[in-house]
Amino acid sequence: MPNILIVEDEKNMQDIIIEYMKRGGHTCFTADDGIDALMILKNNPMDLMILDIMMPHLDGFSVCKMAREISNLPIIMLTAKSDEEDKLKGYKYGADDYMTKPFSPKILLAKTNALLRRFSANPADTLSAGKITIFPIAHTVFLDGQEITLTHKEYELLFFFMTNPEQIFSREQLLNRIWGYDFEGNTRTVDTHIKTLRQKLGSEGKHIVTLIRSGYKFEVAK
Amino acid sequence: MPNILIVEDEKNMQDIIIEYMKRGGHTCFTADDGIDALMILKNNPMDLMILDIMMPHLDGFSVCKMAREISNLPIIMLTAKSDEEDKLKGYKYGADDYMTKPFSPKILLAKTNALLRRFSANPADTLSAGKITIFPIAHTVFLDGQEITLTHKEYELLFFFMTNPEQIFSREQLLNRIWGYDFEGNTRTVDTHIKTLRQKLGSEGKHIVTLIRSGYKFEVAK
DNA sequence: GTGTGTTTTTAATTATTTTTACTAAATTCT
DNA sequence: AGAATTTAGTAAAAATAATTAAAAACACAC
Repeated sequence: MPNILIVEDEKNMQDIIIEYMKRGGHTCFTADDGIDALMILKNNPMDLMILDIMMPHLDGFSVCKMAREISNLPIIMLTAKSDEEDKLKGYKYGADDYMTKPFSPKILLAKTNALLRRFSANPADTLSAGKITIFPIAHTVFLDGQEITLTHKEYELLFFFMTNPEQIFSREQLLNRIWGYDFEGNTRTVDTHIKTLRQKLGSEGKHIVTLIRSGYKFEVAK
Repeated sequence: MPNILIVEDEKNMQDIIIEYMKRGGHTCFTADDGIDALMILKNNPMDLMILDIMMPHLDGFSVCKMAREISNLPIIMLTAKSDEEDKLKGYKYGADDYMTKPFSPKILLAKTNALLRRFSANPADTLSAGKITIFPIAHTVFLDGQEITLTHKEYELLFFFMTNPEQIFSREQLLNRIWGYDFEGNTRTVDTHIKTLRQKLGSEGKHIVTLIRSGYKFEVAK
C-alpha cells in the first residue's frame, strides 16, 4: 500500500483527492500547508506527493525544492493556472508531472499509478558498458570488478557519457552540461579530463571516442 | 544475528556474497538450487533470502512464488538481465528488491540491512560495522567492546550513516536529514562533526569516507 | 545567573582537484 | 608530401575543498 502525501489547503479538494486515492488502494496523508508537508515527509516514508502550488506561508515551488533535498519521491503539482511558465518552473524544481485545475480525479489517479509503477521498479542502481560498471548511489566505479577512484569531474564526465551513450558532444556542449553554462574557461579543459579519464579506464578508455572537429562520444560496444 | 539464505548456483558468486554478509554480521546459509532452497526454508527460520533467477531445475521466479507460500521473509532477486519485464515479474511474485548483475556486494549488503531493518518485528536492536556497534534503544556506542561517549549530534550522525551505508550524502543532505531542513547555518558544521566523530572512532573512523565535491559516505567493509 | 558541556562559526593549514600553458603527435587539407 | 589545424600528453600554477584547532555562541542544569 503506497503512502500518498496530499498537500492542499482547500478542504474540499483534499476530500476529493483522498476519495480517489483510496479507491486506488493508496494510503493518504494530508498536509494543509508547506511546512506541515515537509514535516510529514521528513518523518514518514512517502511514496508520492500531490502538491498544490497556491498555498499560504510556503508555496508549492518552495516545498518541491525543499522536498527534493530530503527525498526523491515522485511529485505531481496541482495548479489553477495553466501557465506554461509555471509548468516549466515546476519541472525545474523537480516535479514529475503536472495537473491544471479543474482536473479529472480519475486522471490524477491514473498518473499517480503510472508514476508509482515507474518509480517502484527501483531506478537504475547500476550502469554498465564493457568492463565498466558505475554504482550511482555509492558514486563508485568498477573496472572489471576492481574499484577505481575518480575525481569528481572525472566521475561526472563518465556518468554523463554512460547516461548519454552513442551521442556526439562538442567540447562546448560538455562544458555546458557538466561544468555549467557559466563556465568561463578554456575548452581544452575537456581534453585534459578526457585524458585522465581514459588513463584511469585503461583498456576500457576505448569507449570514449574522439571525433576530430566534432567532439567526443561514448560507445558502449567497442 | 539474522539468518540469510543465499540461493545461487555459481560457487564464485556464493563466496562473494557470503563474505560480505559475514562482514555485515549475518549468518549465511546456502542453497545451490531451488529445491534445496525450499527445503532449507521449510525447516529453518530465515530472515532474508537472496535469490538468483537463473538456476537449473527450478528458476528463481518459481522459488519466489513457492517460498511465499510458506514464509513472508524479504527476498532480494539477482539476475543477469536488466530487463524491465523480469523486474516486474519479480515484484509480482513477491520479491522485495532487485539487483542486476554485475552488482556491488556492498550495495547488496546495504539493501539487505535496509530490508532487515524494515521487516524485523523488533527493529534493529543493534547496528554493526567493523568494530563499531550501536545499541539504538540505549543510545550507546561500543568500539571493540568498549563503550565510547558521543554527543547527541555525533550519535545522530553515526546512526544515520550506519542506517544508510554505502550511499553518498552531500553536506546539504546531511544537514537536511539530521539537523532539519530549517537549519540555517554553515555547511562546515558537518565537517566539524565528522571530524570529532572520526576522532572518537579512532581507527574505525575509516568507515566514514570523504568524497571531495560530493560529500561523505559510510562504508561498512573498509 | 553561573558553570559545564555541546554545538556552531571562523580562520588557518593542508591536501586535492582543476585549469592553463606548452610541446609533441596525429590528422586533415591543399 | 608538406603546411595548417586539431588533439594528446606533460607539468606546473591556480583554484578549490577538506581538515584542523580554537574561539564564540548556545543550551541546560544547578
